[in-house]
Amino acid sequence: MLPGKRIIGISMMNLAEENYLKTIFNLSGGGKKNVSTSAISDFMENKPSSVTDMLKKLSDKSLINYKRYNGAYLTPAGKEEALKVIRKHRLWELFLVKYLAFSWHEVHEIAEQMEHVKSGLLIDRLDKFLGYPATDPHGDPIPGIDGKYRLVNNKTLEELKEGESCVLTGVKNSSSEFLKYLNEISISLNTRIRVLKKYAFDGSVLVKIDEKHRQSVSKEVSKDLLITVI
Amino acid sequence: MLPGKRIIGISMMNLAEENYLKTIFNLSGGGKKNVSTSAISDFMENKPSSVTDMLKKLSDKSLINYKRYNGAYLTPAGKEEALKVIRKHRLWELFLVKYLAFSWHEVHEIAEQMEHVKSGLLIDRLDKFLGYPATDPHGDPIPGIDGKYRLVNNKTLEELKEGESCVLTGVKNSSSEFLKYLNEISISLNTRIRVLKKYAFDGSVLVKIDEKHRQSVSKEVSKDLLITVI
DNA sequence: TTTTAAATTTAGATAAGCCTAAATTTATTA
DNA sequence: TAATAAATTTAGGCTTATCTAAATTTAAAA
Repeated sequence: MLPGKRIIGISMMNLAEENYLKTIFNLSGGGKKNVSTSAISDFMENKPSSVTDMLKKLSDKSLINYKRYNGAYLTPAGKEEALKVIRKHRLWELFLVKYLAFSWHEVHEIAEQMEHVKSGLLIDRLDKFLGYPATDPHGDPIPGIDGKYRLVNNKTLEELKEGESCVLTGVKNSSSEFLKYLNEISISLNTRIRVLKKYAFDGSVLVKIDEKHRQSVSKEVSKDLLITVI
Repeated sequence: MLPGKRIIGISMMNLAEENYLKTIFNLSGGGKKNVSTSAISDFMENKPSSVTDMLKKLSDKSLINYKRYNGAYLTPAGKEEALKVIRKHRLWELFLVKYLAFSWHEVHEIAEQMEHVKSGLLIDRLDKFLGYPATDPHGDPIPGIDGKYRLVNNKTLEELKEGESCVLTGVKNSSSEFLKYLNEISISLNTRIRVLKKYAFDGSVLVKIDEKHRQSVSKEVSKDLLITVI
């Protein structure tokens, strides 16, 4: 009944740090580019001055390279940390969809909390339990123990020519609103999509979904749909 | 790829509060008795002055009844909160043992973190996924959505007479050390135990485990083994 | 019952992560 | 290039949950 170890609560001392690293990773497209203070501030919905404080802290810890007035990018150590958090986030998202009957637009907020649970063993066991999956419910690649992606999506629906067919393998935009829109037009992961017609005047595409429904999608939407040509 | 909602990190604003409520619940044996400042301080391994601060805060929120120099006990609202946290803790512990191959002595620390993830839907789905279990891996009862236990263990091995048999249904002490000791002497949940002899001079008990091994257990240990007579 | 010891509370300080307002640097435009 | 605008940083504060040290209250012992 009474647990012996007095492990009360999460250390959580670097919850904020983890969120900054993850944000920098995402905004820099995988740790490559420089990310500005205001980009981080906009994304995290906090003040630029708060961002500056944290950038200094992360820089002191050698997790980012930071030059005043010039943004930051991840060091190898910072990238490793970020990938660990992303790995946890995506594995938990998949667990929620696969075993707890959540829909792909509902899992982000919960995974955002679960990703901070500290236990390497836990996440490796979860990975095994899920069958070492390559992608999360949004088609985003899941980093392995080694931090390497098992699969990469790069082609979008926008790049397809008339007559070509593909399968949806991911989305670039995982917002709840966007995912719900896709639900409404019957598009989900592994859905087959055939390009019937492309309209030059607005870049929109007329597609056939699973050989059943016709649907027009805007250029903006087509750019956010990651696909594999078949 | 980029999640739309800017839900970065756990609110966690009442992580500390949750831990105090849980501690008060446990130390008061389910919210009944008064708990002293020093008892909380000892258990949480922090200073009495810190406890006093928090007791005032919880009292202001009507989660506990607190009288200066006189300890505290949970209000109905506080008890409800505590039970929610305990429910989450125990369900996650069971998940870890049942699906991720953890042993009963390894799950406390991880569940200590998972219990703070906020989502009523999540925990209810987990409950369903686990088959609405009555007890956790230590035999502790799991509160339902309504906060009511599905089962209560109250008899201990110490109360058994010579010749009687029982099944282990819980442990009063969930410390990693104690659980590892039980592993060593081949006692786990649902293990059958028969009392061969009781020694008056030290209160120790000679038992037969699963009709296979003989083992002597001290009075202290026998008091921490919750059982059902068969 | 008085004295001493133990428990508890108060007062004031600290660190993390955020904030506002002002100052500084960089970028843009005239 | 100089003036203006935008981005960024600095300086100083706030809140939460902790701490130490001192003061107070309760409990125990003489």
